[in-house]
Amino acid sequence: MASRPKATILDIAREAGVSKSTVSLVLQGSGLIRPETAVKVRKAIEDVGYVYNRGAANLRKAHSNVIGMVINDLTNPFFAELAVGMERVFQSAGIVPFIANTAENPVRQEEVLKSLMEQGVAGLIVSPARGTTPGAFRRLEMAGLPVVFAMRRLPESRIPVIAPDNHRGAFLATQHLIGKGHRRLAFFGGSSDLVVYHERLGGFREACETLGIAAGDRLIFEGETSRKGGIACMETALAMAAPPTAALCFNDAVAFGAMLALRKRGLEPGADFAVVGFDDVAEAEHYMPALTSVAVDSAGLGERAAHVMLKMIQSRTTRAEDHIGAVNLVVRDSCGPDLRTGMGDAA
Amino acid sequence: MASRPKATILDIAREAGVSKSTVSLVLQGSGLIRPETAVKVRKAIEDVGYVYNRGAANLRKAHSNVIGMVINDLTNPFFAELAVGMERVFQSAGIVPFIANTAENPVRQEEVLKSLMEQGVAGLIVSPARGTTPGAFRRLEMAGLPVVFAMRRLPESRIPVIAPDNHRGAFLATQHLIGKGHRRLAFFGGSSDLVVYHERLGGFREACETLGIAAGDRLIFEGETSRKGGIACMETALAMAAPPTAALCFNDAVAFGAMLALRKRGLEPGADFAVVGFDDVAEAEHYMPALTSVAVDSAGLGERAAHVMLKMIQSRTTRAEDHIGAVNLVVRDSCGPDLRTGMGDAA
DNA sequence: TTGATTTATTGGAACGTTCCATTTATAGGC
DNA sequence: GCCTATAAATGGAACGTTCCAATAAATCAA
Repeated sequence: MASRPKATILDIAREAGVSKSTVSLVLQGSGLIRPETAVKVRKAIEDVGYVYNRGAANLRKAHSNVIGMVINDLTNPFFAELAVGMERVFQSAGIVPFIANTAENPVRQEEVLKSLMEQGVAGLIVSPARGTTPGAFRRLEMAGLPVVFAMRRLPESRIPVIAPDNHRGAFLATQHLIGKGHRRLAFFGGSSDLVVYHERLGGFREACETLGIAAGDRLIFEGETSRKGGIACMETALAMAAPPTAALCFNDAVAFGAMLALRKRGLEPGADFAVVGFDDVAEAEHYMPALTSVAVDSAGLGERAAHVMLKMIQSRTTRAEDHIGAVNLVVRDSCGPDLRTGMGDAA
Repeated sequence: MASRPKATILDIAREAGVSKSTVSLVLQGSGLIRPETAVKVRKAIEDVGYVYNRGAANLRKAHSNVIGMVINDLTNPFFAELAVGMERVFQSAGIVPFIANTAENPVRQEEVLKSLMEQGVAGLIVSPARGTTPGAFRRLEMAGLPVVFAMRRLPESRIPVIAPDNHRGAFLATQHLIGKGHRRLAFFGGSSDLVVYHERLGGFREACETLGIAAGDRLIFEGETSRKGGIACMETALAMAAPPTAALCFNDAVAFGAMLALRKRGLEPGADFAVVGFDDVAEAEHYMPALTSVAVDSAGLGERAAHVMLKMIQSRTTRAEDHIGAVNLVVRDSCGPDLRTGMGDAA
């Protein structure tokens, strides 16, 4: 059954007793058509169960209305939020964004990018997978396709970037920790193949230097950017002879993991060890204890990225300015009371 | 700059000194081509920076290799997991799935479906938005497009469904609660425009009836399927003259909300009030207290849905059997100790 | 009435592929 | 050497649109 030969505008034309050109005009909502004719045509469209063939249309128009979003990890609510923000603005522009997940896999990313291009997308918003090679986007640039990076960037690339102010966020968080009286600080999670990592770590370092934390009292623990990674970091940190008393975590997932590891050791996050996260995912607010974290407004960044993309398409350019989004530290309970006036020195 | 006229297979043909047909054959990996010729052509492809135009190809082939996934809420990790499961199997079949989010909005869903169809997808996997009208998928059926529903279903529809055994899951959870000694039970969250809601509520009811809970001791609280909804449900429940002592929640988000509301009231989830969730998202395990929940293996269901879709496409049919996935109750700490032997009757 | 102007409609070429039917080249059998 | 069989490459028609240039119909000024 089913699968009868699909109806085309010629079928509609025959049904309505007009020419295919007229049908095409109606489809595009042209004002040149007499209203009664348009009505007649629209009825025929309905009757034959027509579905528009955008592929055929693009063959002539060379101007598709689909935009691809390539996301490195859809299961991370942080990136899902980003996608939702983008969708919001595309929707009101009558554009349907197609999302594809790369699962943090550069090979998969290559496939996805290729497929999207073949589909004839008008532009691409990408949060590149970790370990993406610098040349991965050369083909896109060659094709003159508008591309913007969101949240993440590549080491050296002329592609515009929409991202939060990672450096400042980390600086603020570290400053907060030091203000609480901590003198031996750790940075948990992330790895150096991510530009974001260097940015956040840079903010951490600068705050330490500026505020007089000795180099030997700044402990860096690389690790997975997940709960699991956070657990691992905390465990190795606590096993040290002179463990840190506070940690800035690469992201909230790591922070949750770190707090979990504390509990497992019988320590109370906040009181016995201060933890700060990054990203401020929805969960941070509801955790026990509520997580102090650097809020980055990912939906807002998504919207911004979408706007930039729209503008690039409209002005047929492949360049645009970077946009660094504001961040702010949301103080909750995971850093406990002030160490100097509070329950006295731990460690 | 950029945007020079895009290279076509004719440009490649000229560059390589062969005919367009030969290039086409090479592109399709035909064995009819002399290896040396193929090499020559492939070099030309590289040189001119060619990108395949799948739209043009589909015009003849009428057999695209893209599959659309329409998800009602991408920010819910539960659905994101589903998407990831599907992707896994499509990837190994050389198919790139495009994900689109409807944000639980039927109008948006209509647009998305339309756009995907116009794009010429080979099939659609859909988790329908709440409030979807029964006729929303008529057009797809008319077009003979393979469609499968995942996780959710529509009241009356012949479209195959891949979903967890909601009834049984709810039954098991309720049984667990009753086994713990609870005699006054609530069902929190969800609303009756969702088929899932009726399924889960049905399991709850059946368990209550079978195990001798009086009709007056089964309290139903409709509400949003979010943390917020859970908070609201718990608050109205606790305000009752004779409040329940345990609740089965529509999903984990509702359960988290319910526990939050308990804490706000100074009550301890588990000890003072038993809470069970549904879906068993990753977070459930790490929550304080760890949430007892009905695990549904969403990634597994995603894989199953993808397999069914692949089979439908291959056999050019629009029908397939439903598939009800196994569920199992994961007991953790949110139902506390046994009421009969434990801390005595609350409430 | 005639010609000019505006309003609606239309045919046909083009877009970049695929695929069938041919053609051309290469090899094999006698 | 010729005929046949096989291998490799090719031209042309189609696919479903858009859009330009052209036509047809209706309106208007004189």
